[in-house]
Amino acid sequence: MHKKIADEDLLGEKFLSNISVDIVIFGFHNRQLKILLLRFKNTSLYALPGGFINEEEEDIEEAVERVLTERTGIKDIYLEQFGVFGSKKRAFGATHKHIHESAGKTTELNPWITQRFVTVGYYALVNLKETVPNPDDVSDFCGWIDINEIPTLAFDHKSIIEKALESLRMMLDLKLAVFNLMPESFTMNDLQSLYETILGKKLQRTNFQRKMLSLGILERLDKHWTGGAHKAAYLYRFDKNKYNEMQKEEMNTNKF
Amino acid sequence: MHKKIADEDLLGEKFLSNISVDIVIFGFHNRQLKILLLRFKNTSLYALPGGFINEEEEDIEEAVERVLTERTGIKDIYLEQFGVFGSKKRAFGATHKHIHESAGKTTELNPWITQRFVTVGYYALVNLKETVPNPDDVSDFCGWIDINEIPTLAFDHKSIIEKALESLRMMLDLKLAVFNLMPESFTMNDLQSLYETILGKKLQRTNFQRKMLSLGILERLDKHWTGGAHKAAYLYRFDKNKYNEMQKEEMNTNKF
DNA sequence: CAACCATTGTATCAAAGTGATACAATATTA
DNA sequence: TAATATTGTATCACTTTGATACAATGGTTG
Repeated sequence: MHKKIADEDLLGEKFLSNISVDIVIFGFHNRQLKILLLRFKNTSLYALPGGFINEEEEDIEEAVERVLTERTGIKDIYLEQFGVFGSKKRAFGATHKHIHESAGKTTELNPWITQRFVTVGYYALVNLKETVPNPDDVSDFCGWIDINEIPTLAFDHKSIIEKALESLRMMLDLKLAVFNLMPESFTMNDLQSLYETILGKKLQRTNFQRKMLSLGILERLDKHWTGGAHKAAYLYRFDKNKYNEMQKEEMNTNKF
Repeated sequence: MHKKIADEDLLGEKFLSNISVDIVIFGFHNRQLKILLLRFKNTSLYALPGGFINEEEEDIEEAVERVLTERTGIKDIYLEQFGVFGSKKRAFGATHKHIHESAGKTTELNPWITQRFVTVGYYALVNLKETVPNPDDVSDFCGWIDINEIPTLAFDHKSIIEKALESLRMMLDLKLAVFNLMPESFTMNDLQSLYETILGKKLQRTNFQRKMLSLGILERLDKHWTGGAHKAAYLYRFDKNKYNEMQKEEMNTNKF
């Protein structure tokens, strides 16, 4: 909804009209599920990273990948399209004017931005530690915010985030995408706390462990010193090779 | 992608640019899963019902509902948004020109239609018997076609249908939307054949019956004369009241 | 350094769910 | 009236899931 544009006057010519993309970038750190948010300059108004689609050169997903790289510095990210938001009320001229002025811009606001936009929502699952958040030219902050401490958001981004979370929850047991959020190695407890925040409920420790191990995609590494006064937990690694083998077998068995 | 337009010259002014909707309308009859297709005048080219979004007056879903009613005559239909198709190749000027000319139009093709479109895919589940298919002004046929006998399709509608089917398959056990496809009363065997065509595989009769009955949302009616030389099957009705009660209970139990 | 403590890894039991098979009931046909 | 095809239900083995028990262990504390 606000990308770095070399020449603002080109807006209307370069990009598809009436269409934007917004990305809910999920990360996980300190047993907290977080998303990447921007804050508009000199305001307390936050928003999702987003942008527009180059009319000549970009598939939607390519535009999303571009925005992702611009905001986080990383590439090859797990992406999922989760919905389109197309209310007739999605024209935010007044808000854009406010953002434009707060950013101290002296040029006139390009009227192209005030039209009605249908936005395509994607969520991304990234290893938070590998990212270097980078604000755009109308924001003075770009960083990770706990999913339970989301501040006031511009536009309808609050409901977009809710839909993304719901979608992530649905996919949790269908795909194993969640491992994209984990660091290289982690304990069962780390993984369980991720599941718990996504699902919004507590899980039984022993049964969770049994289930994860039975997936057959975790490689057990060394023990891990927690520093706590108790037995040390094993570290695990997501084994992509085993996962790929499993996928192949599934393909074979599912045919009739 | 081709709706009845009072004045074609208004195209660019009335509707959102670069955005269309396409609808995969599913119906079930004679133990066959079917979708509603249009055929362009004087061609053997078929396409999904679709249209554009009125810039001032319509949410996306409202546009979809309008198109649905225009093509089938019915309202209050089960709808699900299943994806957005935004390849940079989605500009179909040549095809539209061909369609326009084949339809015998004397006016110039409105250049608005030749731009790149991002299309939002919805599927609808309808009781086929209640519909009255109705072609638009560039098509000479609008009717139900077996999912296994899909003819050559215009644009990228083939892959849109595939994605819709896949999405329907995924939702099958999560929601009970499938009953929107059934007539008022049906036998277990009818229902099973619907599940089988959607899933693309045979199911065990006895276990399917057990599972469906255990859902607690089927009301058993009278016996049914099949005309066959065997025991008559019961007729069942989808009991919307029981279903709603179940949903309510689920809401209560799911809270923490 | 030994008793203690909190957490981890694993085993086990009961309940629920699922796949496969058996069999009685019955509407029509021959 | 017997034969036949299909339907409705029961049952058994097997798997999955929820809940509980318990031994192992790394660090803490007296």
